[in-house]
Amino acid sequence: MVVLSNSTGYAIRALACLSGLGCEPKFVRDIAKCSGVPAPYLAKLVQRLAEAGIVNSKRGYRGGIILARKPDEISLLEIDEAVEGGAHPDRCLLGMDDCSDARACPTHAFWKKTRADIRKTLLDTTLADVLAFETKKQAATGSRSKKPSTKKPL
Amino acid sequence: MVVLSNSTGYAIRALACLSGLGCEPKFVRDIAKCSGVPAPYLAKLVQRLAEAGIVNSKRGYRGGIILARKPDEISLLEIDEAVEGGAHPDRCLLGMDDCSDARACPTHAFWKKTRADIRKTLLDTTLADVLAFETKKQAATGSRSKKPSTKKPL
DNA sequence: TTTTAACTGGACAAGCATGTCTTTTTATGA
DNA sequence: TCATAAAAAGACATGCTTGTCCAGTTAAAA
Repeated sequence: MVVLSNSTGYAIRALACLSGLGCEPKFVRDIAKCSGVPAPYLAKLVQRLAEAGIVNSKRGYRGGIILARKPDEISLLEIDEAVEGGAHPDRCLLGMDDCSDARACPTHAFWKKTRADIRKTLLDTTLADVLAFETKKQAATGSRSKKPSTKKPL
Repeated sequence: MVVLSNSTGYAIRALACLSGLGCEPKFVRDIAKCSGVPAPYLAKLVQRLAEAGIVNSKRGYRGGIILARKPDEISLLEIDEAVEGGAHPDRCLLGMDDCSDARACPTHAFWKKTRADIRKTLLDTTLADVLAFETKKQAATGSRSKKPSTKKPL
C-alpha cells in the first residue's frame, strides 16, 4: 500500500523546511537536519528538484538551495513527478497487464476513479498546505492555499 | 503508486488458474505454467496461502494444491493479507509519522477515506470475479459474485 | 518395502530503492 | 589570483523484495 515513495516523502518534508522563511539560500546539511532526511541522500533529491525547476541551487561560497517559486505554487504532484522522474504509469490494481477499458478486471473502474482522485488531491495540495501542518503544532484554524480544496474536515 | 505487491498479484492470478475447475489437486508447476508465475517462487507463495487456509496442499505421490473454499468465498483482501503476512498498516499518504486524526496532514481525511474504499473493494471482490475476467476473453456480461459490489460500469 | 512424485524448508543470488563517501566543479570574498 | 565554501557527480554500500536451487520429508502405488 505504497502510493508515494519514501524518497518523495523526504522531498516533501525537506521542501517544507525550505519554504519556512527567508530569501537566503539554505544549505543541504541544514535542510537535512531540519527535516531528518540523511544529508547525502537529500543532496541527490535536491538535484532532481533543481532539474525540475522546483528549487534553484547555487554552488560555491555563499551557495545553497532556495525555492524557485512560492510554496502555494508547488503541488505535491509536481514534487512526486520530479523525484520519480515522470508520471506514474497507470498500473492495474491487481497487476494484470492485459487489463484495460476494453477488457476490465474486476477492480478496473474503481481503481481508475481512485487513481484520478489521488492525482487530483496531490495536484490541489501544495507546499503551503504542508507548511501549515508543520507550523501549527496543535490547534489553529490554519491558512490554506488559494487553490480549490478537497481537504475539508469531511 | 503500488497498492498490491507483485507477489500478491502473482497469488491472485495463480489462484484464478487453480479455481478453474475440478476437485483434483493441481501441481505447483502446472499452476506456474498456467499463471506465468516462476514455479519455485510460486511454491513459496503457496505455502503462505496454505498457512492462511486459502488452499490445501498435499504432499507425496498424487499430491498437489487445491482451493480450501469456493472461489466466491475467497476475497482478494484475504489473499493479500495471507501473502503480506498481515493487514497493511495505516500509513500517512505523505509519510509523516506524526500524522493522525488529532494532527491531520493536508491529505489525511482524503487518504483515510480512500484507504477504506480500497479495502472494501478488495474485500468485496472475490476469486470468482477474477475467474470471470480470466475466462471471458472479450465480450460477455459476466457473472459476478454474490457479494454487494462496488464494481459497476461507473 | 521400495520407488516415485510431490510439497517443504533453508540457503543463496539478483535487482532495485535507499543510503554513504569522495572527488570535482563552481562561485565568492579577500 | 588564491583560499574557502558550497553543490555536483559518480562510485560504492546496504537492505528488502523477488527469484532460484537443492536436499529433506511425506505419501501413494506397485
